[in-house]
Amino acid sequence: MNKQPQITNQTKANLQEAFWSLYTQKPIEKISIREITDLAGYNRGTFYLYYRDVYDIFDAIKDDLIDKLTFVIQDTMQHNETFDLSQQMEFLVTLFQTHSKYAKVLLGDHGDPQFSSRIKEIIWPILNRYFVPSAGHSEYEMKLLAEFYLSGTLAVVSRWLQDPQMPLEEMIHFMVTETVSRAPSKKAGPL
Amino acid sequence: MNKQPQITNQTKANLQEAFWSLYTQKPIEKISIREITDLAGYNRGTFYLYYRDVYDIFDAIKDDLIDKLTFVIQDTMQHNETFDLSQQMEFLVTLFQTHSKYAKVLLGDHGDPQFSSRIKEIIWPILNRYFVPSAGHSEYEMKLLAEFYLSGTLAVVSRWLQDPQMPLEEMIHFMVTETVSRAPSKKAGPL
DNA sequence: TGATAACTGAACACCTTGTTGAATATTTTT
DNA sequence: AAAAATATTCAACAAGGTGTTCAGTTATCA
Repeated sequence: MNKQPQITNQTKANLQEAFWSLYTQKPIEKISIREITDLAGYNRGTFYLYYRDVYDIFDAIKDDLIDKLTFVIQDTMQHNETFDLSQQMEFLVTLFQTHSKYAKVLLGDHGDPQFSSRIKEIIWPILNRYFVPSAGHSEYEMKLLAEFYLSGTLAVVSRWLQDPQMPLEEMIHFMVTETVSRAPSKKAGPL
Repeated sequence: MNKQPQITNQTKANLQEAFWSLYTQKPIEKISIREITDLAGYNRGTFYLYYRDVYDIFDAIKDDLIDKLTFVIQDTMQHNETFDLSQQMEFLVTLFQTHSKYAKVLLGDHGDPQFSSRIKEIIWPILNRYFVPSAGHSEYEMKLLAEFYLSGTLAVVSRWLQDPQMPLEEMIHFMVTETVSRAPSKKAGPL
């Protein structure tokens, strides 16, 4: 039915933009649709042409980010046959950096743990290639290990995004050598 | 003004109980005060005698947990002069276990990242005693390291709470030897 | 029994929600 | 330029939540 996708996409983008500007200021449950449409310069009814409710527009933003991340991961897993963890991390964090406007908030103190969970699931294959597969560890123990290193990594990246006091490469090098490379790994030393 | 603190405390507890039973079922923003008071068997007005709004009662529950945790930490830091990380962790996780009804949810996918942040702040002194203080690391790097190990640890504990497939002591031993003890530490080997 | 505290019940004005249907504006097609 | 399709507006709606008030009821305790 959408014969003018550019127009409706622009409208959606404007609404998302307005929503996000409010979301950075206050929790989602205090954001009304009237506020969003007023800020974006639309009629309240227009919102309902594209989204069900406030959570729908929030999900749209998150799904969009997840999609982009999934794409980058699949790409880096295919074309990068080496086990260079640092380089793969660099691709990832660069993407976060590109969308840091969203990532900063979603991964932060007022963010969404479910979003973090989804990110961890997506990133897991990369770390998993590096970890030793069930060598002496039960499946449950591997789950715990994964949880540890994924959460730790994501938390560091999140904090660095909030306050990047060192260059991207340096941060990644620091993290890999000081934390991840000390995990039970396929290779002994740092990568 | 409270001449019968037992009564009002019981009322507060009943309201909190009702709120929590709803909170485990749906997001906080869809919980109305009418629902809470109906479930607890009170008049809607009674709620406003004790809490400002739904977030106020939520905060009360969280603050209560934080207080208990803070107390345990201060206690374990004073009376336990040894650097036995495992034992201190055991005290902590036992407390989580006692209040697992709340901890499970608050630390989980539908939980509150701000609560996790507060927990990490409180736990930090314990890990900090074990970590090497700024030996070759800048203050910023120490922050990142802290973030990594705190988030990792909390995530593992959270996952174990959701699905405790091994005994408490075993989980802690596993985590300490496989993860935390590999961090830049004051002692070389596992504790 | 009488005083005090805890709780109820009803009403209030105000705001948000999601939905409608008809009107208008803007673009695309012919 | 006229016609057709699409995008957006506008006003109204019932339903329901919010936080507050105040007079009335019930329970507790001394």
